[in-house]
Amino acid sequence: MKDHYQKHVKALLAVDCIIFGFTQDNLKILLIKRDFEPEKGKWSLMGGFLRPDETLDEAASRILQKLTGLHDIYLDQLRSFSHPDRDPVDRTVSTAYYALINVEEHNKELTKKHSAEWFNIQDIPALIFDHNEMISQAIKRLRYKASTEPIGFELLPEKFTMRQLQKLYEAILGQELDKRNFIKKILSLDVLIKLDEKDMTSSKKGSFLYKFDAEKYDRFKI
Amino acid sequence: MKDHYQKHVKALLAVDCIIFGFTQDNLKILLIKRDFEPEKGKWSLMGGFLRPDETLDEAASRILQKLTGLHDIYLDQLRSFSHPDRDPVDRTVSTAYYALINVEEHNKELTKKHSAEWFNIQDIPALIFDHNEMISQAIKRLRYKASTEPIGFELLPEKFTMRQLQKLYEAILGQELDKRNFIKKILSLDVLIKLDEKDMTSSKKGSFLYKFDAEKYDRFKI
DNA sequence: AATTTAAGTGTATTATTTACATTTAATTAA
DNA sequence: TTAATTAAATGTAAATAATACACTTAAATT
Repeated sequence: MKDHYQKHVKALLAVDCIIFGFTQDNLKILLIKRDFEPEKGKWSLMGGFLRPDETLDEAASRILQKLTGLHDIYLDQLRSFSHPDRDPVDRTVSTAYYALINVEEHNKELTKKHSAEWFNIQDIPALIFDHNEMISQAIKRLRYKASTEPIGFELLPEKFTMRQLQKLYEAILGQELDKRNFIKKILSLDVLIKLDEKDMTSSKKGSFLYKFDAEKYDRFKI
Repeated sequence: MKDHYQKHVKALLAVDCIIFGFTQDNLKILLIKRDFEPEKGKWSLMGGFLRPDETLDEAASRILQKLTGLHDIYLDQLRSFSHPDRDPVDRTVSTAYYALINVEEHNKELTKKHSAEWFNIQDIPALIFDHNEMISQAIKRLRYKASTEPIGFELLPEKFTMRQLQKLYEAILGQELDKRNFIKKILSLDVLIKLDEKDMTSSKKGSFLYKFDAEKYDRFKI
């Protein structure tokens, strides 16, 4: 009987995206300056509302694309946040997603249009609602992920040096790693292809570039 | 401006609970026979709708208590399921939680009242909506959890034998384990207290009972 | 006293992780 | 042209963790 349903409240369904990027040896998150009430002018995660004909995954994907121009991006559902008062305007349950993007590839005009900026994860400002909590959980999740499977394919440019990869891991894990042990470990995973090319920007000697072997990388996906 | 909100659809917010228990060396899930439409008479997870004044966590807790009489139970949010057509009556987003309970402690009259029954995880029947998918993801998550932190405090009776603990791990991981290696490993985690008492029901010699050291166990919580 | 049953126990091997310092290739400056 | 500079590249020993594997023991039953 429909009654069983109708006595229950409905709520707005939102999606918020924690967009991770990696530049200048730092793990960063893309935040926007809100251009609408409530909390207009404050920093927040990029978000939006669920549409009648889409899943939450699709909504997250759409919202990510709206801000970055990117599609087919790594996106993972973090969890749903549901405190009755989290949004002062109306009861809204928000499902947080985290995305890993290659900073070089995103559409900078789009992010500029949304007044978006990259923040080091150590320097996240006070955000609206429960967005700081969302970020904190996303970082935790990313750390966990990095310790159990290879990561970086999504965050690094196509070709990268060992040093870049190590710096990425150090930024995610929040700790320094031994260079020799790191290389030994990452090579043992057998997901990298060493190229004949060198990156000459970082040293006189130059350092070899690597790329990920997509098939071998995917074996690790849980 | 409120407009930014009002043009968006609202949906019903549901919670579904994957309730794990362990009896007769088997990992089981508690399912109910639905006593209301749609899909009345079919097996399903225990669920309910979010109330205006509670969080999803609280709703899951309330729903779990309604069925089992238990409170202060281990509950973890799995993820939200949002396919537009997942519930034929009305757009409903459901957030799945999994719970670990001690089967001996739940209120059997309550479960009987809800026509609830325990099913081995190998023998889950066809369920309504996307509930089979929820279970499949919950088992995956439980396996992952079991491989990274001690588990069992919530699923076993207060006092248990090494054999029971091993059988629990075998049921969760879906594979047999070597007795000596298992004991070595679990003792090295330093979360067990060996009691002077023996369980005499399983053998002539009897086997020592253990209990968990709650404080040491909690160190492993992520 | 012999048999039965599950509990309880140890060691050797292999794999993984950790700690740690020097050499090399190329450019720049003297 | 030689020396100095810079980051890249490389290996080994020790410690820890994971795996494979089989016999002895305690108590009850026959």
